[in-house]
Order: sequence, then C-alpha cells, then structure tokens
Amino acid sequence: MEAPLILSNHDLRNTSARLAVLGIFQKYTYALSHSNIEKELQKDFDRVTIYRTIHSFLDKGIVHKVMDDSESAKYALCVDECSSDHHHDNHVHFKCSKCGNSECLNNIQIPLTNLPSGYIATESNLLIEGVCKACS
Amino acid sequence: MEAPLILSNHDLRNTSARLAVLGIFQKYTYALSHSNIEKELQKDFDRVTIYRTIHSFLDKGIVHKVMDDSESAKYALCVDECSSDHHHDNHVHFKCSKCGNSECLNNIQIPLTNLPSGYIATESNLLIEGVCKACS
DNA sequence: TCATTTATGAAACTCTGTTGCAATAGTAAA
DNA sequence: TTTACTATTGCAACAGAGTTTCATAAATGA
Repeated sequence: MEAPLILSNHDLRNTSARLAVLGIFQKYTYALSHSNIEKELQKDFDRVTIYRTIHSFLDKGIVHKVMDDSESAKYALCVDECSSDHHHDNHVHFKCSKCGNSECLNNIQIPLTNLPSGYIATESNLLIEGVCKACS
Repeated sequence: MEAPLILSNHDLRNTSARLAVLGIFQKYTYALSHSNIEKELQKDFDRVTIYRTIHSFLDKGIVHKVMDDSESAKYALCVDECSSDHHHDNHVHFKCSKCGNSECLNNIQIPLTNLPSGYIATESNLLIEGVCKACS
C-alpha cells in the first residue's frame, strides 16, 4: 500500500517525517531501531520527532515492537491484520547472531502452550536465535 | 544452595556485593532489573558494582537474561542445568500485564517450530503475556 | 484562505549502561 | 599469620536511549 494512504487510513496526518520513516520501514525486511532509522533518513529530522513518529506508528498499529536481546527497542511493520485496537498477537521473530538482524516470520504460528492453572495468556512472542538464510 | 557455595562453585570470590545481590535474586521468584536490585539492597553499593555483579553472574551461568518488552534488561536465577558453558536454552517466561513481573516457567518446554529452509536455530525464548496467578 | 488542531524542533533532563584507573579486599601459599 | 598476587570495588566521566515542556510551524477541514 502507498505510504500516504497508510497514514490517512490510520488517522495520521501526512507529514514529511512520517512519510520518510514509513518509507524506511517499507524498505527493510527486518526490524529497525531508533538509531537505525535516524541514520537511514536523508533529511535531518529531530531525534525527538523520530521517537514520536515511532510511537504514533505503534499506537495506530502500523508497526509493532520486536523483542530481541539487544539493548534498544526495535520495530517492524505489522502485517495487514494489525489495527490500533488489536495487534496481531502471535509473533515469531528470528534474530541472526551473525548479522544481528531480526526478521518477522509471519507465516509461522506459535504453538499453544499449556500454562499452569491461574495463568491467563493474552499475547505471546517467540524469539528464535540462530543463523539466517543470508548468513548460513 | 547456600549463597557462598554458589559463588565458589562458579569460580567467583565471596564478596559482600555478590552475596547481597545473590540474596536478592534468591528472595524473588520473578526477574529483576538493575534498578530493582539497587533499590532492594540495604547497603549502598556503587551502581557500577551492581552492573558488574550482574555481568559476572551472567558469565558464570548463575542468572540468565529475561527478555520482556520493558525498557531495561531483567535477570533471573538459572535452574540447575545452566552452566557457564551452556545456558539452558529453551526458556519460557510469563509477564503479567497487571503487576509487571516476569516469571520463568521452568517446567514448560518451547514446542519445536519449523523454520523456513536455510534458517538454523540455536536458541529460543518464548514470552507469554497475560495475567498471572496472583493477579487473576 | 482562515481557524483549529496536530506535529515539529530545541533545550534540558532522566535513566541505562560502559570504561579507565587507583584503591581495596579475597585468596592461596609460605 | 603474614605476604604477595589477583580480582573486585568505587569514583569520575562518558555515551546512548528515551521523555517532557514549550514555543513555532505545518496540515487539515470549513
């Protein structure tokens, strides 16, 4: 989908900062951190603007947070099922120990797990670490 | 096991900082962050000492890193199978969205996942979010 | 085009985590 | 017990991640 349409569909104004950041997310297949995005941007947006852009994307369900064991948070585009009400809640991510990139494996479902009694699951995230296709 | 014995078994000197931090890990059933530990300590150890203590515990396999979606890293005691060579590599953690605590579910194994061809898994971490027994 | 609302930039700040170095405490052996 | 060696600690300084406030600028709907 076109970036300006994605923004307006999610009730976000079409600003140059958002279009630029969204374009970067669309360009990469793996999860990006704030500093990844900052370096990739041509125009010099303020650090704070980038943080706020990421937060607005998170709020509206355009991107989701990717957990890996690196210091800082990473984000990746949601698949179509995500919305601001309800993030797609069964993510599998793969982090390559060689290149350090984290990819979403959208086609793979997390198998259900039997929790101890009294525990109620609402969301689950599986992070698999190893060597990715490009590095093996 | 007694704290001083745990330290010497893992080739770490018995210092007051390490005994104090290890005592805190033994006291709580859920994963702790650096700041959790700092607040909990009676005696005023230097921030850096606490960081280094956590790192030495990680190195020696006394604690492992717990991933959740919070800003800062959290750590929890390893089960007995861990060693400095080989961390137990199939962790399931449960994060409660009410109290915010992350527990290790040591009895639960992560089901195997079929990866796309070319991907090689060496480790996997499953984070389940929801409501814990104490909060439900 | 105008008024309103939302987004941006700048500065200042907090929190997390690291590094280098000198002083101190543990440990093993004499 | 004392010594000598090595590991650990505290301190200072730093780098990076992330947030808040507020005045200015840009987007949108009328």
